[in-house]
Amino acid sequence: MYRPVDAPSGARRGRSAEGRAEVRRALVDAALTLFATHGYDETTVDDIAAAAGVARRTFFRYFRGKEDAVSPDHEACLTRLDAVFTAAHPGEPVLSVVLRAAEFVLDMYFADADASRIRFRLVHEVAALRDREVASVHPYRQLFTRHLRRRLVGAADGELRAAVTAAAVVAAHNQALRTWLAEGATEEGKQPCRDRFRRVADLLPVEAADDLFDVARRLEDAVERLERGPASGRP
Amino acid sequence: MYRPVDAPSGARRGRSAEGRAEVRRALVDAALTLFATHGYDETTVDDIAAAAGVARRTFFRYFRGKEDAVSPDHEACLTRLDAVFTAAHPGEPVLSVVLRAAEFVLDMYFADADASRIRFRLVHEVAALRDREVASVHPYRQLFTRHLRRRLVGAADGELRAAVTAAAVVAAHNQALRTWLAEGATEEGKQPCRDRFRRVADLLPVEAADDLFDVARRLEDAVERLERGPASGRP
DNA sequence: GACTGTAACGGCACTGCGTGCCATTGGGCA
DNA sequence: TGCCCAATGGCACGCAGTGCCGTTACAGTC
Repeated sequence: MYRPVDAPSGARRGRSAEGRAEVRRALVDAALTLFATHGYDETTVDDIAAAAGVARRTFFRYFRGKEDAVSPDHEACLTRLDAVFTAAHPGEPVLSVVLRAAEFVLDMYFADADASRIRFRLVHEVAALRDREVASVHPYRQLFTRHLRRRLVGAADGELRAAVTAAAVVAAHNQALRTWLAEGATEEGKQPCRDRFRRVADLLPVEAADDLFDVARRLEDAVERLERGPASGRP
Repeated sequence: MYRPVDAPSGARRGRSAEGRAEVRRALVDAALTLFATHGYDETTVDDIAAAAGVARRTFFRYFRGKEDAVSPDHEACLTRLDAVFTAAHPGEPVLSVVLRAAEFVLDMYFADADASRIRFRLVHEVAALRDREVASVHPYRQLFTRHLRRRLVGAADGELRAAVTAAAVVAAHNQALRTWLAEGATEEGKQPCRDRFRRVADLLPVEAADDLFDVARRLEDAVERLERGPASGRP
């Protein structure tokens, strides 16, 4: 149930890559339209495929199932999110990386607000999609946990701290995002949403305090150097 | 997909309540046995029903679906958990209630360690059950969030704090539980598991906020020193 | 003790999801 | 031109889940 289904298939023979992307888009469009107009349970895969102009069998070559056509970009999103973590400078405080990563995901939802709003309505009306949505958050939480754990090896209760911090950040992200969506997913609402999310830093466990203590210490040092005059050998 | 399916049906005519409970147990036993021996995907509902000595149609009168036969007690567990919250003295600190509630759930897993271990293996081997498990955690998190929100009305960022705290507690619970299960779900492991979970209190927002205030104070002091100090130019 | 209402069961039939298999098509590439 | 291979279409199959209806068995009533 977790294979990619649609691996880019290396060498690009046969129908062009643009063709595949086009079919995919047609299927997603058809699915969202039909779900919105006739309801999710009332729409069959046959309907979606027919509306997109392909065979039923082809639908299952693009999506693992009917539910996947609603939010088909989790795979790609997770990949990009992972890149954010791995590209982060090792010296950057954990908290900073984690918050930046979460805001990166936030921005991906912001990117096409219309689609986000449509999916939000759909997901909150259909029980099966709600379950799916909840389950689809897990890989994100796992990704956060994994990278946090990597930074906390050896620390006291590192595993626990990683799990708790990841859960907290993801929860804050979702809370902020849901509020934004519920309020209409407007352009003006984006910044308040970001701010609301960022306030999770005030609630974050010891990691936050540790990092900030570290920052404070470095600032104090800097101030001290400053107070002692320009004697220190800083270029 | 979310109706109870098995409402106690008020007046108890026809087959006795004991009869129903017995059939239910037989179905769960048959399901777990078959899943363990022949694999989850390879076991059909027909197989389970036949092994339990009832018709296929009857299975669906006890469970919403094949997946529900693995962990059929979530409904009851949620009810009991809700009772813990509502029975709590209004004067008891939020943190105390929340930790007690989570430990209550922990104790329910401890109650029959054998079944917990079997289900743990099963859930972590079958993808469909993993998804189900992840989704089934959501109602618990929601319950924690709801009761926390009730205690935090009016507080600054009450919604956010409720969501984050609930997520943190649930994550800590699951982390401790998973570790216990992975280590064999032994009797001796129970207390360490409880202790491990309780350490989440050290990571919870309230303390962190205090720390942050401290950090802010030190920063303010530093800035003040800087402002008062000799306005030496850039080093 | 026969009668009746009702809860639980059994057995069908049906829809629809997801998959395996194979033939067909059509665009690169030698 | 002919081969290769990716993508598709179409068919059939197994199985999950649901609706419907007849049957069974128990409980209370007369």
